[in-house]
Amino acid sequence: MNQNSTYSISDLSKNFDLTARTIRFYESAGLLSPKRDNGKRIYQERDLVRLKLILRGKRLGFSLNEIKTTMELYDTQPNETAQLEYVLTVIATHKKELLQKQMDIETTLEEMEAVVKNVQQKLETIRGEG
Amino acid sequence: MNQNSTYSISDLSKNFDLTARTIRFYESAGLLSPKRDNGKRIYQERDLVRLKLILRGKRLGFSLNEIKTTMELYDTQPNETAQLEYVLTVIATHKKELLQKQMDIETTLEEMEAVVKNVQQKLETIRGEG
DNA sequence: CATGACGTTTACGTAAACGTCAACTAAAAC
DNA sequence: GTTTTAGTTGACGTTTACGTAAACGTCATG
Repeated sequence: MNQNSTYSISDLSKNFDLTARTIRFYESAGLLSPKRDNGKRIYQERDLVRLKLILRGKRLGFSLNEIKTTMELYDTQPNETAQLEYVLTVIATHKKELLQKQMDIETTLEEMEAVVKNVQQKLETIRGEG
Repeated sequence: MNQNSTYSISDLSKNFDLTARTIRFYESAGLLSPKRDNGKRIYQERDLVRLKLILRGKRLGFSLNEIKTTMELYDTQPNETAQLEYVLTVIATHKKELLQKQMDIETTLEEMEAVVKNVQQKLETIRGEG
């Protein structure tokens, strides 16, 4: 960690709670491409942004390959109409998936609430008896 | 498919768009336990409910082991105070995870919207020039 | 009774996402 | 000046979630 906002692999390891092995693996998978200083990896702000995107994608259950493809898609700035429209259709698909996940989460949260109420009632019953 | 609401493995395969192999695998992992008729698996309503839970869990990015543990936890009806309170703490943890996912999804949806606007502007520019 | 259609188990294969050494190098600290 | 410390590249191991045959049983139908 220094003033120029560049980071070593152990800096990232600590800040993102990942092993260095994992970070190198993400690089070998084409998800990161840090600069080098005498062989050593030097990470900059844009690498941090990418790493955050990777971790968010993982939390949402996407594979590294999906994350890579998506980042590339969102990153590239095509100039042809066909390509731009293709980007829009892919994003629309991703949006549907995310909306499905939102619904799944809400359903799950509701079911959890039902279980919680059930358990709490049982607890009260026990305490009433005791 | 018959009147008694029992289903064969191929019924499930069709209705849930899974291979029979996958359904058997879920059973071997302890996630399903259908009855048998002369060796053949017979699925009932409660099996369908479980299968829906499995698929929803998978869509949310949980492993089969996590799904199994969760289903067992929510299923069992412990009678001891300590156990009941334990259930509540685990559910609280799961709830936090889901709320995190909700936030991740909303952030991602917002970023997607930004990309969409960007792409749409590019398209308009191109069409204005053309 | 043979022939599908549908089912079974057993077993090996595979892709993804790392973990875990091993063997080496370069810079820093004592 | 050597010993830590931090980093590097293989290479092999592991777990998860199935796919893919192989070899066989059962049942309805012509």
